[in-house]
Amino acid sequence: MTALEAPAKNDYEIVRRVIETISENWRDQPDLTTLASEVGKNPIALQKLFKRWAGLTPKDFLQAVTVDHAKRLLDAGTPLLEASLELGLSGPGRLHDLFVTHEAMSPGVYKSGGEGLEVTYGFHPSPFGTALLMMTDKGLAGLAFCDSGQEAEALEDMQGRWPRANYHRDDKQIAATAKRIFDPGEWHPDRPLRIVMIGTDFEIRVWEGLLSIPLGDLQTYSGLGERVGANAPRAIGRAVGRNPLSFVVPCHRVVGKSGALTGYHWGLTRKRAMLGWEAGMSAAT
DNA sequence: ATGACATTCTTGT
DNA sequence: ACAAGAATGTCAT
Repeated sequence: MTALEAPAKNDYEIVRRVIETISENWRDQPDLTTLASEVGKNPIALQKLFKRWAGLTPKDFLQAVTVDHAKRLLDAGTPLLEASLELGLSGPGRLHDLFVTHEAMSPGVYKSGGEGLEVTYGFHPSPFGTALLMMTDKGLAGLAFCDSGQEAEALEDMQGRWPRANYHRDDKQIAATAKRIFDPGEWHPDRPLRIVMIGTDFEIRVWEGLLSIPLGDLQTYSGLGERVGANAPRAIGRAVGRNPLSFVVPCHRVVGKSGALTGYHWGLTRKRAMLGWEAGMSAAT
């Protein structure tokens, strides 16, 4: 409850601005005092507020999104990468990732623009801004983020992916699913989240590859390419970018080979925020 | 067919 | 070290 419920609006805004500042100026490694004065708070208060939200202090957060840190993760190799998907990765002292069962929807449905698909959607607050969820009877099909006031655009963006589907809004029904996703306390191997991937064969292959990247870990575009048997980092990047299930399918865990963060459909700031948040979770063990 | 990509590897200074 | 250019696979026009 602590870190995951959307904090008071005011607080959230402050945290958001701090993260933004860190994201833009991480090369300068701004210290706590500097950050605090930018948002007009005293350093102690800011540190507490920030930690409550992100599970890390601003300084740790800064380190977590720095290229050096990313490089170290990449170099360390990732022996866990193989087993994580099928056998649940519950081990002593290990954090659970969010478990999902996925089902691929054939390119047929994709091609017809989602013809005949019934989609329930709704908005819900999340640690990364307002989340837009889209569900079908088979499971979650879409998850997007937006800042407040941008809801209409986010919705349009998502609807554009399956233009022929039928949409109707039901925030209440969405809320239950949203809570399960954003509260790690609700992540149980025996009660996985059902998701549906609607895309081309290649995209689905890539997205499945993404699912096997453990929490708190990173992968490169080329590494992901090897994993799914396509020697085309550029194509991978494209497919990753089209992932409609932000966060659940962890496209934010992919970075350039140098460790630098490259792009993100919903904004680089949000990508850093997610990585920082996850870094906080693996540190919390 | 062609061009646009959330990249990467190879060269030339 | 660093910048610029070619090389790649996939998808939409």
